[in-house]
Order: sequence, then structure tokens, then C-alpha cells
Amino acid sequence: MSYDKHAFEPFAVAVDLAVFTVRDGALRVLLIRRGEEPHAGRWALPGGFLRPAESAEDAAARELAEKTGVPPEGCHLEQLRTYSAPGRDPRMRVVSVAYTALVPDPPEPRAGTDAAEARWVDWPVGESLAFDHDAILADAHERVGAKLEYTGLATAFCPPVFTLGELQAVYETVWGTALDRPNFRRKVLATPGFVAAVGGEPRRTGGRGKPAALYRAGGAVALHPPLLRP
Amino acid sequence: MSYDKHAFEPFAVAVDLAVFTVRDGALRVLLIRRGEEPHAGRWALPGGFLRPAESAEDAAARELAEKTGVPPEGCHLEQLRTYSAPGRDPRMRVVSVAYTALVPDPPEPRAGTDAAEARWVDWPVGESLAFDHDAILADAHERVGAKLEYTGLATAFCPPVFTLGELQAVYETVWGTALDRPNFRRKVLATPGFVAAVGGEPRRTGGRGKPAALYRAGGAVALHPPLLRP
DNA sequence: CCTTTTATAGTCACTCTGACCATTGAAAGG
DNA sequence: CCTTTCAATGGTCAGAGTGACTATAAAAGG
Repeated sequence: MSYDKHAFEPFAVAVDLAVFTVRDGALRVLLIRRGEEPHAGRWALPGGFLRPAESAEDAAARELAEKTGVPPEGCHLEQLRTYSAPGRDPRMRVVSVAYTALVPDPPEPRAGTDAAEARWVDWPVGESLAFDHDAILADAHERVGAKLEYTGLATAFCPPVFTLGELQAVYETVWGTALDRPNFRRKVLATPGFVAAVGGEPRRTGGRGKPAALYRAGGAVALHPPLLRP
Repeated sequence: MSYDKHAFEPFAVAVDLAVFTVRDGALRVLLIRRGEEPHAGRWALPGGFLRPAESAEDAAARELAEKTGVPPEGCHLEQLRTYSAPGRDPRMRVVSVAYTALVPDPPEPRAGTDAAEARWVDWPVGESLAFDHDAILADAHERVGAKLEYTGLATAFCPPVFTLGELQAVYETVWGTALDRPNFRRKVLATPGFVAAVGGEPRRTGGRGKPAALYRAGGAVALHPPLLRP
């Protein structure tokens, strides 16, 4: 870096969170309704400013815990990209580091001091969001869909123990396409490290149909071969 | 975002550039030798602070043009990620948005006012870089290697018109592995939009061996099917 | 008991891939 | 001039992976 002999301007640095979950076969995103100007009354992504001794990762984890009540260990949190257009906030110059989070079982969100309301909203969101949050959310969704292909990320949407049907529902919900069940099963089980069978062969019953075998995340970060979209 | 009712600290915001090129079968990265403290005399990534009315993308394009003399249209420039650890700069709190750039034919770099020296250095760099630039550079290299698999990015390393041998050399150089020439050819030509044959069937002669047919970038951003690493 | 529903097993044709071998066309060297 | 060398190009072949599809198993609900 070349700070020397160059002036620099101070900026406000914030984090914005695109928090996704899958519930009842629908993809949902956590939004807050803004209580103050600008954009009062409109939906926006949760977020907040960095504190003096805090990295953007720390701030994102803190905001996630504050807004959802989910501990940072229980969910996937990943930097998306940084948005820095000069006019993106009408009040002042704000550079925002956006994060994508995936949570398995969504508790009811908490409205913070700054938000009139916090809620899980079905994707795609009907109305347009505050600031440039439409673009951030679209980028986040695209990233999640792409990462399902070549990483084991889909298990982050699932509880610790899940069935292959639940895992398939994650793919179908995020991608918005139906998948062939036997073929999905074959690919997942043929990919080393994607899922691991739960010992003792317990099965989930209670619903309709034949009881399903249970699996947990296999710990693999990259899928070989990848599970490509149709 | 939830600025309201929260204090916020001012930060300095900078961009750092990981500029790669392929020359003589070697992957090279553009580095500057720092002229001032901290880390005076050590290699670092080129970069600089955002100006008041400038986005990070604008600042990265400006720095790239200043340091390399390459016009922004002629090369690939893409945001990598943002580094914001509190102690990453000993002088003050600096949040840096890192960019990866790929340039085809490297002109001699210009030493800026802040750099004692600017040079193309072979990858991997022997000595450790200033600040957290080792981590940034490693992340950039990993990203470039991954993007070669599923995007047509490799053509960004090549001149406007190139041979399949040159394209293959890009893959081999970035990945550090040898590829089978007939198979590489088959896959590239079978991937729609990756490359387009130059009309009139001209061929490049002058070197050893049979003259090679010429191609230009096909304009495809995503490769279907992808060209996976061995 | 019979139907519905979901999980699981298996088949088959087609494509893609990696590992090869063969040929072509130019330059280099005697 | 002829031979060698070298890279580009064309082709083969077996095995893995995939999509489409059929069949069976095990539960719930009437």
C-alpha cells in the first residue's frame, strides 16, 4: 500500500448481512424494516458499523448474533464483497462489507434498537429494498446458488442430523428447480466427505412414506465431483 | 444498515492490487518496494487510498493504470475481498479492499512517487511481503486458479489473438501442472463460446513445429462444461 | 386390505474424460 | 537436399459420470 505522501479521507465502514434460511420448502431472508430516515419504513438488510477494535468478520458475527440469536458457531458466515459507490448512502460516505450467512433453524428474529421490525421474508422479496441492498441481496443469492454446486455448503441450511430428502429440498429451494431423487441420492453418496451416515442406522419416521436414513455433514469443503445445476 | 443511534469510527479505506501476468512460461505478480516506513525496503502490493468521490472499483482501475500503464479496458479487474483486521497497519486503522487484475502483455512498470521500485516478480515470491499482503496474494492466486476452471478468464492473460498452445500455457503456469495437449484442445473447442477461430484460417509460424491456428476470446463468461484441474 | 407417499435400489444409453498413438507441417542441422 | 526435431492436430478406446426411467420397500391413512 502507498499511503505515504497521499492524503486520505475518512470513511464510515459498515457490514451488511444477507442471512438465508430454508423453511417449509421456501427460501427466506432476514430483513429489518427501517425505523428512521433515510428510507424509513422500507425493508433493508441487517447490519451496522464497525467498532474501533473490531474486524469486519467480528462485526458481522456480532450483528448476526444480535439480530438472530444464533451463535456464530452454529451457522455459516462468509464475506460476500464490498460496496463502495460514493452515493450509496445519502447522508455520508459509507463503505459496506457485505456478508452472507446461512442458518439452519431460524428462531424468531429480534428487532434491534434501530429497527422497527425484523422478519424472515420469502425470496424473492416483492418490494425493493433500501440503499443498494437489492443488489447486495441478488449477489448473495447468486453466490449461494453457485457455492451449492462445488462445496458442501448445503448442509449449513440443515440441522445437525438430516435426511437426504431434506438436503435435496435445500438444493431445489435455492436453485428453484426440481431434481431427480434417485440421481441426487447417487451423487451425494458418491461424493466423498459430503455426508456421513449416522451410526446405528436410526431412521426418521412420523411423516408419510418410508422412513429415511439420517446423515450428518461430512466435513468436506469442496465437492469432487461437483453437483452441477441442470 | 443500522447507523442510527450508533456511534461510528472513521477509517482509512484503501485498495490493494494483486496484478498477475504470464510471461515466458512463468506466473508473475507486480510488486513495489516500499520506500518509507513501515516496512521500508520490503516488497508490497501496489495500492492506495480511495479519493473522496471515488468507488473502490474506480480507485483500483486508477491505481492499475498508474502503476502499469495498462488502460483499464485491456485487462481483467475484479474485486477479491476486503481485509479489515485491526492491527494490519501499525500506523492507523486501514480497511483495504483487495482487487485481482490479469494483464496480457506486461509493459515495464512505473515506480510511483511512493515506491522506490516497481517490478514483475516470479510467483511464488521468495520473501515475505509487507503488512498482510502475503495472505492477500495467496488468496488472489487461489481465486485465479479456481476461476480458470469455470470461467473463460484464461483469455485475459493472452493477447487479443492467441494459439491454443499459449492458452494451455496459461493454465499450466497458473495451476503448476502439465496438461495433455490433445485433450486440452478437445475440451476448449467443445466448450461453446470459450474461443472463436480467427477468420481466413491464418496460422502462426516462425517458431518450431507445425504452425498453430489462431483464436480470439469467445466472450463466454462461464464455461459449460467446466475445465477442472487434474 | 388397499391406496398413497416417500425412500431406496437398479437399469440403460449417452456423454465426458484421461491415457494413449498417429500424422502433419514447419524449422534446424548436417 | 535430406533427415531430424518439434509442436499442432487428428483419432481411438476403456472407464467414469449422468439423465431418464423402472421397480421395490416401508410407513401412514382410509
